Amino acid sequence: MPVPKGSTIDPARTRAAILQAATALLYERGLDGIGVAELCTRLGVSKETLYRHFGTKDGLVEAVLEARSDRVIAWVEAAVAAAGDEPAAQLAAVFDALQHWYEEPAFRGCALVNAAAQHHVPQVRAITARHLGRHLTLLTGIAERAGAAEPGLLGRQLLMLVEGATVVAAHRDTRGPGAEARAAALTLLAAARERPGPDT
Amino acid sequence: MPVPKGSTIDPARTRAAILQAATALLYERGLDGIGVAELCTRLGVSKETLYRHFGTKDGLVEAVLEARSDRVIAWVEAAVAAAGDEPAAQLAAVFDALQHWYEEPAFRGCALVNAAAQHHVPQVRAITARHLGRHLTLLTGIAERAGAAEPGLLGRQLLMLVEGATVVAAHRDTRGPGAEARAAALTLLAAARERPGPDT
DNA sequence: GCCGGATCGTACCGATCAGTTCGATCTATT
DNA sequence: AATAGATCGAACTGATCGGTACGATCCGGC
Repeated sequence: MPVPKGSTIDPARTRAAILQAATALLYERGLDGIGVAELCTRLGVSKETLYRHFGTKDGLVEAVLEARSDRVIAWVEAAVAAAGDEPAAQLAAVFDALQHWYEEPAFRGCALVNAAAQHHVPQVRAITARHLGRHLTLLTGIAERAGAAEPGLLGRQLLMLVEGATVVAAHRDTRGPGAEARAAALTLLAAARERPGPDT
Repeated sequence: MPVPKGSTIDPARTRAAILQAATALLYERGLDGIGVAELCTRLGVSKETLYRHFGTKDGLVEAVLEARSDRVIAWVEAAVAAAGDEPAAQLAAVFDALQHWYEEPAFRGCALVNAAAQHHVPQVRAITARHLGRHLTLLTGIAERAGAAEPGLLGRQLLMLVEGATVVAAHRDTRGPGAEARAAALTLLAAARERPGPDT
């Protein structure tokens, strides 16, 4: 967990190590649930180093959230890519991936949505909004390839299912939501296919 | 907004007035976004009074969230009751009510879900879980009356749509989610009706 | 008209927080 | 070996936080 100390002094590597370790701690404890001092001791890093790399605690938070958004989107894209060419299978793969996430012991809901609920700094809210936008693009792409009548609409509805399943998994039950949301998503997809768009 | 001062000294009334004013402020600023001192000045109440009624800040937070959950559930139940006997109309009414909520200027997402994302006190999380449970009971009731094949499953899927629409409305777009989630919900309801359960 | 409880306003306490500073130490480069 | 930059560890600052204490004030019941 702590930043490797004996290794080559490489600012970029130090920064990356801080980012990775801070991501887990801020997710587990909440953005305001852990102070910079404890954060540094748990990271094995001095305050001066942290502040030289990130300027302020908010700067660290923003960097953590940006990196997390990148990782999440790449992870979902990988799940889609591994599901073959069939759009329905790709959609199912998204929810199967979510279900695996829900069952991780450290699962605490969507870090981006949680952060926006805690922190009122507009930049944090902007990062969350952008994250949802990237997620929406991904889902809308599936809807388009599936020949949905209104892929934009279906994409937004699928996004609601994704976020709703995550909320329910975080606060009620971590076992069911993935599969149940997947079934709902496939139902919506099938219904949207039955009424093809004007140019299909 | 401030607690009426010239009126009869009535502890219960004072408590209720604090509760109502604190609900709005804690929702707007976040549970940790406003301190007890500012809270008291904005409420027009002394710290001693607040602490005599609620013991600790966490006590106030819990009371606020409990009261909010009660109000929200009663408000949704009223929307359902006003929609007549047809389950599909009742379901549509739920999302229409949500849409009105999303368009309120003060809308900031579900206060209960936000609170659970901020505060790590287990009691707060318990209140949120109970709130989602009450919401689920309500939606499952509609699913049962509609003759859904698996009303429990449909209820949970509808809950995901409700929470997902709220998240999307809070972070991306306050205009669309209500109607779009309603359309998705009605599609799911229709699909669940086409495959009636074994004893229907 | 007096008394008891509710309330107010303010001052105060200890803890914690984000952020700064500085001398000591470590490492890579030359 | 010497230099320069990265890092450490620890002390420090000023602000804010939740919570407490206390005298003054206000009100309803007797």
